[in-house]
Amino acid sequence: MSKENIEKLAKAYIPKAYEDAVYKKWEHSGAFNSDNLESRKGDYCIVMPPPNVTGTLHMGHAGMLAYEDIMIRFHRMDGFRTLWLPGTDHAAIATQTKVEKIIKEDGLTRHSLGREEFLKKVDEFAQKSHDTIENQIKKIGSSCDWSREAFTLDKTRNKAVNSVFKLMYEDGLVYRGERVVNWCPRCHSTLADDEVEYEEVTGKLYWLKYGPFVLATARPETKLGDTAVAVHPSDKRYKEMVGKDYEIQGVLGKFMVKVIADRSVDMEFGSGVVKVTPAHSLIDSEMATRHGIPTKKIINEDGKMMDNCGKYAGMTTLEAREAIVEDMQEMGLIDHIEEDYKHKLSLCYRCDTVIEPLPSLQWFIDVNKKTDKLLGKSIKETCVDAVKKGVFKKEKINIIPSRFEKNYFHWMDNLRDWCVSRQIWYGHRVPVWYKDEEIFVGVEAPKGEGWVQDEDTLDTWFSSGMWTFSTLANKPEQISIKDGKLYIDSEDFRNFHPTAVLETGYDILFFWVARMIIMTTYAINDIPFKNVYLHGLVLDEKGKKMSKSKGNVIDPLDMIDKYGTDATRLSLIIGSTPGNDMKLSEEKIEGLRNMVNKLWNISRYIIQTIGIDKSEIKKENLTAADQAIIVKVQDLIDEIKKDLEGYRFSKAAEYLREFSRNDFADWYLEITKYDHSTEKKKVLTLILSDLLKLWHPFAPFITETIWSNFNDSLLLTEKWPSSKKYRELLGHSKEASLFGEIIEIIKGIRNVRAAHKVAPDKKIEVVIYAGEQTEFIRSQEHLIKKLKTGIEKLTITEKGECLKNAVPLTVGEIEIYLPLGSLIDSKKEKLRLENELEQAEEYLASIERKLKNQAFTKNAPAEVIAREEKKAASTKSKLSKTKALLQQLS
RNA sequence: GGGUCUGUAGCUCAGUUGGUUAGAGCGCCACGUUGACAUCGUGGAGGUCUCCAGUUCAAAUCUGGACAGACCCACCA
Repeated sequence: MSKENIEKLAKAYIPKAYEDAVYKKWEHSGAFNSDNLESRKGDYCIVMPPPNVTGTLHMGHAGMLAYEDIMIRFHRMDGFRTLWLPGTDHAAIATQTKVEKIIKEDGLTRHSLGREEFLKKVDEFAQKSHDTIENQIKKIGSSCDWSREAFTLDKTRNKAVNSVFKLMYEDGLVYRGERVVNWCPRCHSTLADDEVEYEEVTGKLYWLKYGPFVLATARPETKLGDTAVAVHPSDKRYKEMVGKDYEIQGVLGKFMVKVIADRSVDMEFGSGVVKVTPAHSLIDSEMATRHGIPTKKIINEDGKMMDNCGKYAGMTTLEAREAIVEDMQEMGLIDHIEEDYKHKLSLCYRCDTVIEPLPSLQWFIDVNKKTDKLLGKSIKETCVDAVKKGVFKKEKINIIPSRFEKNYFHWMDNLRDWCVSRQIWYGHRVPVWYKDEEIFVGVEAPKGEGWVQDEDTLDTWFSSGMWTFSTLANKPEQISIKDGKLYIDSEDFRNFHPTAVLETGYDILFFWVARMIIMTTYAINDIPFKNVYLHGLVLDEKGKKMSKSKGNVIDPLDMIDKYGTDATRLSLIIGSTPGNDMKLSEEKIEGLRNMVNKLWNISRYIIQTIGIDKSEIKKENLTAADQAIIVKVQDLIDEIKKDLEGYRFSKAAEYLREFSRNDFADWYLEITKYDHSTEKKKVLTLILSDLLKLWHPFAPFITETIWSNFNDSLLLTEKWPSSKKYRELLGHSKEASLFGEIIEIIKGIRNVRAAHKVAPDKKIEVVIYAGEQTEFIRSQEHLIKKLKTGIEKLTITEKGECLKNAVPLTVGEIEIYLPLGSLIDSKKEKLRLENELEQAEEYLASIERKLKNQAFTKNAPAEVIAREEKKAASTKSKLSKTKALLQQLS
């Protein structure tokens, strides 16, 4: 240990002084790269959920990275060849929208720029955003393999996307059709069903005079597109009218509608009659298909009334609504208007614009068609099986927490054909080319003249659905189609797929996790991952979502700057359970900074005050305290491993905190100041080393920094501690278990001193009757005297008389007296004893009631009964002692 | 309308398959310069585990119901 190193250990840990250098050291070591790791226990891979290249990372990302880094670091140390594959997501609509906003400031639009120029701008933006994100990921300490970084829109991923699209087309799973879709007039694009959000609003409900009917509608302007009227088949009121045609007076003249009977009509709502506008309502469109009703489109892609709407043409739907209602009122076509009608508006999840359902020619994935590729099953069925019982000879995908499996099944069961084409420019272009009546679907553009590629791009989830396997291809050439299947010819793919865990937020279970299962089972007949670990949302301290507009955002980089990465990471792990949201406050991070600093000082004490000694521990020289701490470490190692393997990260970190502060610092370290063990240097070196290893996945920076002070190696690649080593060193130790009583005795004495307000510098006398353990307790006399008990004279004998004017204490069978004499407040002491007596009596009574209960003694397991009997016995002896003491007092 | 989750100390949460006189962190109160640490230490107060009923020898834990809150899905024209 050089002097230089000692000087490095400042009084408090300053994260900023070390973090960046430590990360560089890790990177240069090559240990993030799986090529440099051995596969002693197997391969372990996590592909990082790619952050959107729209901006910067938030606390949610920081938490995600912390979880994944913990899993990766633990498995790396535990002997797995680990690969954590980083990447970013092009996030089609989100990114395009953002760039459109930016260029708008210069008075530009994407149309004024043209496709090519606009995409250049988006790429520039994406690149800049990507660099920021990469830096942030590093700041958080993520031990991912940057040499394999992927982007959802790069060449390799494009090859995968085009190939899978082609395969699906050939299998008839992808088709083009004119269907009513969710249309965002602002984004000018379709949206998938689950990209639509709902907001409750209070509007008006218009009751229209509609031929022979009166019916209610919230959207009178759609009357221009009505082609039918529907009633419920069992509605007696309208039975006679079903199947007949009626002439309806409209604002633009008369038109005919047919009356149809359909089960989807709610008899309770309104008058039980609903006007059918097949072009602008999903439900209506389905009804129209069932009954062969024609479709009349009246609203265009800008959300405006079309030319076939007479004088209303060119108005927005809202303007048209007002105008039409006014006209209808004049014509006497409105029965009445309900003012307080609560209903939900469909909004675009990206820009909150009201969705306009309209018919559009789009590409869809058929989720119900059975296909040979999936052994005669449909996408839907396969994806349900993958989580229910396993597919393709793989075990079922395990979702943590398991309750989300129910949500998954429910979503899958109700899944409709997935619209995958988007009318935006940024994204994977639909790999379809047209020439007159011909259509070509392929990985590359067809040869020959006159082919024009489809203008649309693919839903961003189409490409991110392939993320686990597309990222394991290192270059486009490794992806090919053979025998109607997708082949990935790479070492990484063979080694690491299916991946071990997908760690992500529960909020994208449907958006992403389900899509990955869809794409992977179809494309490569495999599951994408064996486990799914779902974390919750990071909320502010009041439980509200963090958002810029609310001003309640806690920025991870600010916190890292202020309190260090380790503290920030811990704040996101501790107190968080899978699938549940967590509240975060700056105070919490500050508290964990204190914990991290404690670890620093523990190490500082051992390294510079005690000194490092890596030589072998001689068992025969171990003191009772040494043995006790060794047993504790042994249990700690077992517990941490069990918790990490069981995804109980918070529990593991809490266990570590508890051990480090309480068992190790407050007790053992204090003990070493007075316990003259010849082995203490060695024991402390061993425990510190293993403690740093156990902490490392959670707090990588500080542990590596401390480690470098007494080791030449990198902690990052050290072997995970084994409890076996401790077990072999110690074997069964009676002294270790007895040592707990020494701690109890010391605590008891401190407690009495505090209760009787004995001044801290006042020395006292203590008498202990230790019975069978006299010899052992005597051997620990020095500790009892020194550890903040302020004892001047300590007498330890086997037994003796009840002392007068003394405060009594019991620890198991051991009796302790503190003859404090005049320091004792006898009134208070009497009260305390009476209280104790009462409690003990109640307690004993409850145990005896139990023991007398035959049903209990008959049914309860023997060990439970034995425990109760033991409790009864010790309470009895305590009772009699307390009674004796009380008598003495009075 | 269908579903999921949550309700334990002032606050944030643990409590694995039913058997602990119910735990931690923060906060609070009292005290403290004892070989690293005031970003610290010692001690303490504080809970009828939301309520009701049931199963059981035994319930914070299992079942049913009520109340309160969060979220997801569907969607009514």
